[in-house]
Amino acid sequence: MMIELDLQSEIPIYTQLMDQIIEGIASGRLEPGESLPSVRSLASDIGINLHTVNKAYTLLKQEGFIQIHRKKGVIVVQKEEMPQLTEQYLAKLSQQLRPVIAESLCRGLSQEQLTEIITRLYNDIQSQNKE
Amino acid sequence: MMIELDLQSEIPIYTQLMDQIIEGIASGRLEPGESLPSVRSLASDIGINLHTVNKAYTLLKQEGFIQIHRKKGVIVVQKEEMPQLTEQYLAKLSQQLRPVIAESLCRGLSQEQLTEIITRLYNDIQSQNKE
DNA sequence: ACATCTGTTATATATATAATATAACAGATG
DNA sequence: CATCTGTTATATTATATATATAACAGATGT
Repeated sequence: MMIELDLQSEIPIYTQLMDQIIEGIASGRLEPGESLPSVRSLASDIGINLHTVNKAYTLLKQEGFIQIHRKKGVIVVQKEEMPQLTEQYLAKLSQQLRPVIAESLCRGLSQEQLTEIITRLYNDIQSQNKE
Repeated sequence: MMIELDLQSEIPIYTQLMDQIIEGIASGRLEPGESLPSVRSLASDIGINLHTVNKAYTLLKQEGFIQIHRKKGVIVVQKEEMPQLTEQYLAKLSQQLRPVIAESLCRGLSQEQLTEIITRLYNDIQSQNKE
């Protein structure tokens, strides 16, 4: 999978990495059971340190999106093992969205406009092709 | 306005302050033209440093939500002066929402469920009473 | 067997951010 | 004229980010 980083962004590299892998899974570009590159090869490919990749992988493992086996290496979890819609997650989701929505409200974005943006993003992510 | 901070949160205090003031404006608890406490009194009230409040105020001023006059002090901008729906802001909004939506998609949240959550938050924020 | 690749762990360093502390300045207030 | 205001400067502490180098133990391929 193609990884694009902005090294000048205020968003940490390991966060950008996590975001892109999660979006890869969401879009289907990364399928359940699919292998991810080793920490060393991915770090080398995109020109960053091994530990930065390792941090992203470790957090993705903690959140349940990937598994790391001695034998199989780093793989995307199976569909049945994918993180679920827990109460805890829904609370986190609302907490993440709240300030974003508040600002858009201040700027006069209507509920319909906001819903349209969300819908467009949802479909954009879902309909991405491979590569 | 009541300010509630979580000093143990990984979200910086100045960010929590900004978020709460913006949500105050979005809800109408803070009206255009209304005064905000001085950096020293607010810092003293909530038990944090003056510079932390000052950082939040300075950033809110830069983004256009408040004004700081020698005479009037710190006030919420008038409705006509409120930050607008610029292309730049809409791009930032999509960038903020994208990874959040991607994760919810991985966890099996439907577009309808997501829209419902957004709508609930939008209305929650809008319908908050004073105090 | 042996070299190689794997995730993992440990240390160290440099840089940036966050938060606090203390001090001072200049404009405005009463 | 004392007091409060935002603002600026400087310093310190703690934490987060990213890198660098090294080592360990399990697994792989020849």
